[in-house]
Amino acid sequence: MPELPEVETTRRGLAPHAEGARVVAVHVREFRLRWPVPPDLAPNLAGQRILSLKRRAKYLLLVTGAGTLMVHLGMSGSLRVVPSGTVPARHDHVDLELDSGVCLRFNDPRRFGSLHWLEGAQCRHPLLDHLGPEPLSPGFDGDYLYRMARGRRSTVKAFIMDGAVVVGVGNIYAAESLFLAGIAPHRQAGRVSAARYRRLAAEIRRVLAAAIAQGGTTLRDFVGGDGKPGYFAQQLWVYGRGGQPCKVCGARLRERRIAQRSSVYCVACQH
DNA sequence: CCCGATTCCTGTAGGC
DNA sequence: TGCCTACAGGAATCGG
Repeated sequence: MPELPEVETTRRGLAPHAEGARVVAVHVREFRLRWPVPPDLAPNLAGQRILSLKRRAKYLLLVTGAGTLMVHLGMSGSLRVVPSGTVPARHDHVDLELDSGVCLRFNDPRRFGSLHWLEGAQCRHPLLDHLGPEPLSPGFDGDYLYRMARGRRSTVKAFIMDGAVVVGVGNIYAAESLFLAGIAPHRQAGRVSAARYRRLAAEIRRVLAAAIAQGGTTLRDFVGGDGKPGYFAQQLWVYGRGGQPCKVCGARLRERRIAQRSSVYCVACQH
């Protein structure tokens, strides 16, 4: 499922095809996504040149002279390059035909993804207004996490998955970074020390960077902009490994639900 | 403000 | 083999 590394992988794969190209046609076959596709998306976007392809949190931003197309991949979405004229398959909901002879194709079986049109030069949208810092930016560190956690009684796992605290950390990378930092996911956020938050911030950055370097994590269906899967899944320490032995100490990994999400951790390595 | 529960959706896996 | 159910999850929204 696309978290920050998968969205960044998609951005990097698409950028060489998208940046500088002109959108010659927009085909919307399914308007019912997480939010309805804007009815005037096609007339707004058609004819525009893509100036840059950016990312904020898990959103892709296709910046044009007239406005910006904002895309969220939800949990099963992908945006990839296919040759123009490729026959659409099931769940291929939106196509952007480019003048370079390729098509940017949005596919999303579960339709948790969304497309938004941001009018004009401003890259602002209500969904972007209350997002926390990028985890790979200088503004994100252990001291920041420690300050934000003051008085928080929810679990540290829910805390780092909260987009108002830090963006891009979903269930996979939350589980992995908490394991690497030696912190039990169910611990109260307000009861984690500053020193341990410094370790956690470092592990979040490290695991995200490593996953990006591997092209993201493909569990079932994630593919990047070039249609290829990511290879980070083979490096997962705990996610999806409930009941199996810890790769560090051999203890049986425990699985339980925390913040409505399945959470795997090592009772021996995480406290 | 903070937090937990609910909600959207479909493919897949497990049970019988 | 086939049907049924449970489960997966990003994140907005709502109720307490």
